[in-house]
Amino acid sequence: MSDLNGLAARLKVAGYKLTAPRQAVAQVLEQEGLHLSPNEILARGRQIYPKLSRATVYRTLDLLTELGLIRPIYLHDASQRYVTAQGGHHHLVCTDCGAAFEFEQCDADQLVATLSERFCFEVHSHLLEFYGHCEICKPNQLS
Amino acid sequence: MSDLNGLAARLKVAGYKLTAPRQAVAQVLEQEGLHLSPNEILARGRQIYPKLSRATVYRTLDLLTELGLIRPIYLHDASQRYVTAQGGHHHLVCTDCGAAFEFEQCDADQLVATLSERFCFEVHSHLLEFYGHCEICKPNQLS
DNA sequence: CTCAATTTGAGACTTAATCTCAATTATAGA
DNA sequence: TCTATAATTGAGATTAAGTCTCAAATTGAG
Ligand SMILES: [Zn+2]
Ligand SMILES: [Zn+2]
Ligand SMILES: [Zn+2]
Ligand SMILES: [Zn+2]
Repeated sequence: MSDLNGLAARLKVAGYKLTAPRQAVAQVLEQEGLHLSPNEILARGRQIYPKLSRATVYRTLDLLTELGLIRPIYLHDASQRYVTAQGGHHHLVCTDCGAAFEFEQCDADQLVATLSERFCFEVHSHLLEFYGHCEICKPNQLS
Repeated sequence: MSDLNGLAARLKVAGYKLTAPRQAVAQVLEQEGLHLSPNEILARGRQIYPKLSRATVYRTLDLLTELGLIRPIYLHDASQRYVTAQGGHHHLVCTDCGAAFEFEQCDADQLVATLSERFCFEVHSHLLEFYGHCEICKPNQLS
């Protein structure tokens, strides 16, 4: 409840009011963490705070994204999805069937340092996606 | 017109019919190449082939994506955008104001080799995005 | 040419995301 | 504890992206 590293607490520290709807969204993100769409966050959030509205979900996601605490990813379907922003997130995405595989290995530290300096940019996290064809779809291709 | 490396030619090689609408879409992508949304492609394509329909734009983009010739990217706004798929595409994206900076440097070859083997995956291209705050937005942050 | 199979356009439709504004709520300060 | 004020919210309207349908048009093999 009083986890100072929690998303809700971080919102408060950043000067935003600590409201029940925001706490519900934060709790959902912390519990499930992975690849959540705004719709899923809304549904789960309403189990915690039934009056939660779609607009508030989007507003809270925007706030958390601006603070660098969560981050949108894209998995080849219609809606954005969010993950907690800790370091990197990495996928192999099949551009044919849409299958996505996660992997961990990625050494971006060097590049982060270089870019931060060159662009005066403060990097919170990154997304690395490789596009191509998976084992199943590979044989179906003509090219 | 008869560029065998052209997108339209590649469609034909892959066994699809070479139609005027597809040629229009291909031509737009080849001329402008960078960060085009389906809407923009539709508008420009209609300057070449006025009857071009939205559905055909999406259908052609899907075909070209499946063949690995173009690739969707995401720049923190509502719509997907497409780029020609040559190797990698790299951005620094400010999660506050949405500004995006391109950079070239990226050494993914090693990782591509490892992943291809491990997942039996055929990699065509990749997207590397770093999220954080740009020079202008950095001072505005409290956290 | 002819003709079967593919492809297309128009517009209906679905769904994601944004916007509006009156009502509610959090919090600083008395 | 009690206001007062500004921030935040929910409901639903609205906009916009993307998909689907099907009759008509087009391609390209034969
Ligand atoms: Zn696949
Ligand atoms: Zn993932
Ligand atoms: Zn910025
Ligand atoms: Zn770019």
